[in-house]
Amino acid sequence: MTKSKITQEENKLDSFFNQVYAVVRLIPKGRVTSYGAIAKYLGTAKSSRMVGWAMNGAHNVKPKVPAHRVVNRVGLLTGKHHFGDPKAMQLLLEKEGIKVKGDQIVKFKELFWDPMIELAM
DNA sequence: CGATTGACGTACG
DNA sequence: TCGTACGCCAATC
Repeated sequence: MTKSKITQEENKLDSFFNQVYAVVRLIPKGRVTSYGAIAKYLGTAKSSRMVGWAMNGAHNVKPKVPAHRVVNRVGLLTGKHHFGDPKAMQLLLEKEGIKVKGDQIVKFKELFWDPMIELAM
C-alpha cells in the first residue's frame, strides 16, 4: 500500500483524529465539552478546527463517537446538521438529561466536562 | 497542483 | 465591550 492511502486510513493509533475520538468517548453521559477543550488537551489549542474535522469522520469510526456531547465553546449545537437530522443531536442530549434551548445547551457551564481537569493529573 | 472551505478559538482594534 | 482578522491542518473543488 502506498502512503497515499494514509490520508484516509492513517495509522489509526497515532493520528490526531483518533486522539479526539478517545477523549470524546470518555465524556460521561449527561456531560458535554467543547472542541477547543479537546484541542487544548491534546496540545493543539489553535487547531480546534481539526477537532471538528475529526468529528466529521466520527460517524465512520467504531465504536461510534458521541459527537453530540461535543459543542463549541458557547455551548451551541453547531454540528447538529452533521448528524443526518438536525434535531437528532438535540434529541440525544435531551435523552441524556441535558436541556437544550434554541440549539444552545442550558447550564452549559455546569455540564461542561473539561478533559484537562477531569483527565489531567 | 493551487485555491477555498470547514462541527473553532484566540488575538487585535 | 463588541466587531473583525487571523491561525491551524486537512479535505475538497
